[in-house]
Amino acid sequence: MYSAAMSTPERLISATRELLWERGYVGTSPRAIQRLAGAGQGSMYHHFSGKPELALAAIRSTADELRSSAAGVLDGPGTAYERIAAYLLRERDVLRGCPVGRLTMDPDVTADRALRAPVDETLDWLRGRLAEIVAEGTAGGGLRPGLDPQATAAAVAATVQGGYVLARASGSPEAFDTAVRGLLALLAPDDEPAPEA
Amino acid sequence: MYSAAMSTPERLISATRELLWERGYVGTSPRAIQRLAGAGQGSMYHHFSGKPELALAAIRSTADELRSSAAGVLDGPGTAYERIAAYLLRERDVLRGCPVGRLTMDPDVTADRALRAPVDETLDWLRGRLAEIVAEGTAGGGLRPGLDPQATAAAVAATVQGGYVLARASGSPEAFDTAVRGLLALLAPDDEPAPEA
DNA sequence: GTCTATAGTTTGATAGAC
DNA sequence: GTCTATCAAACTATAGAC
Repeated sequence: MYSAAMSTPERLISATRELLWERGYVGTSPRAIQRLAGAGQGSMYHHFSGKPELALAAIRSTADELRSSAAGVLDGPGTAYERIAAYLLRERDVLRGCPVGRLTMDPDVTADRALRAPVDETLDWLRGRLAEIVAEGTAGGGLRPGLDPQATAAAVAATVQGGYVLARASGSPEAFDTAVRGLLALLAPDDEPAPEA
Repeated sequence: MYSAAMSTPERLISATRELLWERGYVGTSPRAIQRLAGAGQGSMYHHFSGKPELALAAIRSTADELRSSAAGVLDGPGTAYERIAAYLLRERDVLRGCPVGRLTMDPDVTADRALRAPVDETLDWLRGRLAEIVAEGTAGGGLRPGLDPQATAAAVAATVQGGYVLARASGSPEAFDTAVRGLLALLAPDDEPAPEA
């Protein structure tokens, strides 16, 4: 249950975000949202037309936050390699998975253009931003030369998303870390060992 | 609805496999299973104690099949690079995602040791098998020298699982293919361009 | 082995009082 | 704006006839 400092709509959105992350769209019931938000049924249906509208607000909110957070790391200081490494190695709640990527497994989300849009846009933005950095890095930024920016960026984003899958399967974050380590080694040029990161 | 050539338990398991793949554990109801299998309620509960037991049988069946299928490619002819490429590039129904990896997003699956075990074992086997091939390949198998087998294998498996996520987000298989292309370029040695695959 | 009947719960939503 | 009452449908399962 959330702090009384938040407005009821805010609490409903936060609760929905949590539940969508953990249980997905199908697994998230209005009842559970109301319970977690500390709001009554009438209250929920007063502020939102129903589950889809509430889910849309929650997904947008989660997507915006993820994007800001990733941008913070990717826009930071350092060489291209260092910024990609910082992104790959940043603190994550690995076993919870990606709150945005997770939604792609939900048929009710992918089937609904409006619900899928924030998910698509976020991952698309991430790939684009990574591609820019790879493009910078192939000109002396600590990355292996000759890499295709788009393809390399997709591999980076995929490794993160897939790392979550491997980690959740085994019940341990280790597989995620191992995959990231493998990718970082592949990204570094031959002549120099992958920098400590 | 499945062919009458299959026994009722077989039809129930096939139907459950389909639905688990598409909708996950939470999104799969006994009712839907019965409908797809062309079996009555009494029939389902005669052969299986309930949804968990049926799901377990379905997950085991899917996991076994995936493992056999992957083994067929990974045990095939060719250099280490070629076999990994064959695995990454084999025909996939990309937008449907991985029927095993998908289950890791289901809290009811990860919370249940028995249900998670086949998922864990399958992805663990895959990583182990890929690591063996990487280990072979670093000794002249067309792979970039000096790679850590475990870490590289995890990156390969993660790229596939994450590629599904990217593809499903965008509604197109393209992102999967792009990520695979990026990874293959990273796996090849510097001096030779990635072989046509 | 398969069927229908039944049951208790939850889901997602609406109605109307306050 | 929030509450309680109510609803039709679906969920998961059991009982018992055939």
